[in-house]
Amino acid sequence: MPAISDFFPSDTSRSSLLAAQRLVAERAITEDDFGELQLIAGVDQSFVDDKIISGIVVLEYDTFKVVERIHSIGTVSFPYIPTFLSFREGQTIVSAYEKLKKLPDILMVDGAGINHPRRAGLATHIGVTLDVPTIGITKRILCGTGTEPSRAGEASPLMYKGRQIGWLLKSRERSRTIIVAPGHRVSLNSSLSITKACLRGYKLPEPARLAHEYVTGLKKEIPASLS
DNA sequence: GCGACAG
DNA sequence: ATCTTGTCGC
Repeated sequence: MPAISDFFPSDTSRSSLLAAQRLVAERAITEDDFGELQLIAGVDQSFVDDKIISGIVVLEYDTFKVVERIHSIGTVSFPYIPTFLSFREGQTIVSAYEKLKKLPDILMVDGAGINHPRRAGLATHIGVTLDVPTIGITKRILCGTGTEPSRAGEASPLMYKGRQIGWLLKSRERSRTIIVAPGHRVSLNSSLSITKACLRGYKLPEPARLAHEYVTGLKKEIPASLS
């Protein structure tokens, strides 16, 4: 059984980080493995100086009623490097998750899932570390190619090295396409159907939208809690 | 060697 | 992600 330090090594040399991602990718499951969807949560981060705020909003899958909001604040200790985002935002998400009283059946994370060069995007990294089902949502492609859907509600495969790694989804008219992909314990088909079921007329699915709104609003409360 | 590149 | 006003379009 890997320990959390295996997924988030203190040694941040490139080789060490690649080893951690290899471990994540090896353990990532892209088959459905979750119970009846009752609670779903959105996860997002915002920054204030050298502080990172990770927030989680839990809502009822059917009614979209928010049942819990929690957050955790950490200090930025790693730069943003494409394909290594997990090492910048991961630990704070784990800390926030550990505060939850209501455990969601699925976590919708703002980041890539298996649609990552080494199949170790943030959503997958978090999913494997906590061993919880996750879906990754991004606004831009990290890797892979696909045809842009033209109509709202339409989706097309995101391909990489000859295999599908996610979807390009036109969530709304006049909104840029968003990218959906399995993180952990969720199949390609389910990642799409669940995400579509969470659309409420906005570009982002409700869990992700509410999480973003939450952490953005928290920014103006953080400076006060420091002075 | 030259780009591309989640948040 | 973040810095930022007004402004164009539904």
